[in-house]
Amino acid sequence: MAEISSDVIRGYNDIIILYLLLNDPSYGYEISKQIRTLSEDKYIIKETTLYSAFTRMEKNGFIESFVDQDLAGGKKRTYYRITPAGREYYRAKCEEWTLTKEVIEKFIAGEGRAV
Amino acid sequence: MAEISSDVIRGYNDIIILYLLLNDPSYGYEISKQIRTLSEDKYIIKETTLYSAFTRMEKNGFIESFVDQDLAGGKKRTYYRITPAGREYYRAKCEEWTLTKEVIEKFIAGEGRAV
DNA sequence: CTATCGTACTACGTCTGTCGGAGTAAATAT
DNA sequence: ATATTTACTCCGACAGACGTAGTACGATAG
Repeated sequence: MAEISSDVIRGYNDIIILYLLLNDPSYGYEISKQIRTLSEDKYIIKETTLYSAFTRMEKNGFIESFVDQDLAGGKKRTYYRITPAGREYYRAKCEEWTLTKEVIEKFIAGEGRAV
Repeated sequence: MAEISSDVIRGYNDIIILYLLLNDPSYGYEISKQIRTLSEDKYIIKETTLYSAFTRMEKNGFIESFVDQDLAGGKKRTYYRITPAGREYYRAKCEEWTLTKEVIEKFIAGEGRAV
């Protein structure tokens, strides 16, 4: 199967993550599994990519973190919640996607176009 | 109008350029104008991005350059021609695009999906 | 009872493509 | 005479993704 390269997905990790936070807060490990599942194993985000995206987006005010201390064994887990600014950013990025898709497809070998 | 950000287009400049070389050799300035025209001013590639893409792709064997010395005033112009490897690369990238598009759209607010 | 697997991260350094800014230089338009 | 267009080149900076490694605990398998 063709692989999705990092340069191709670059710029979309943010909205992929935000999408999974739209309804409920979530945390790294779960989001990573959801991306894998929802993409039908076509995209497996790297841990470092995911966690550095969290840091960046929190810095930008698109998400907020809170820690659940009460897990069994004293373990803790960091949850992220989307902010209104994050929601707005997500919306803007979705629009940008539509535009970008249209542009790129003008340069893609489509049906009936010789390559 | 929404702007196409560099992170979003990243990874696609190569195929945009190769697309414009599929039928005939061309050169930087012309390709840059074609991208602008074909995208209806939605995407204006930066000169540095374009020329560094040429260098990279020639190094990778996807394009070959040759110089036209016979322009008026002794000016020269560097043309690029797509190689068979470049054509193959283009085809592969187009397939990757299709896959990537499908994946990303699972995380995009579509019709009837609340955001 | 030991080892591996799954969970849930963090840290650090590297790589690559894109970008900003500047510069060159001839041809053409005003 | 001057500005704009054509056609590049060089350099350094930046940001996002990646590779590698490490931590630490619980559950399950052998």
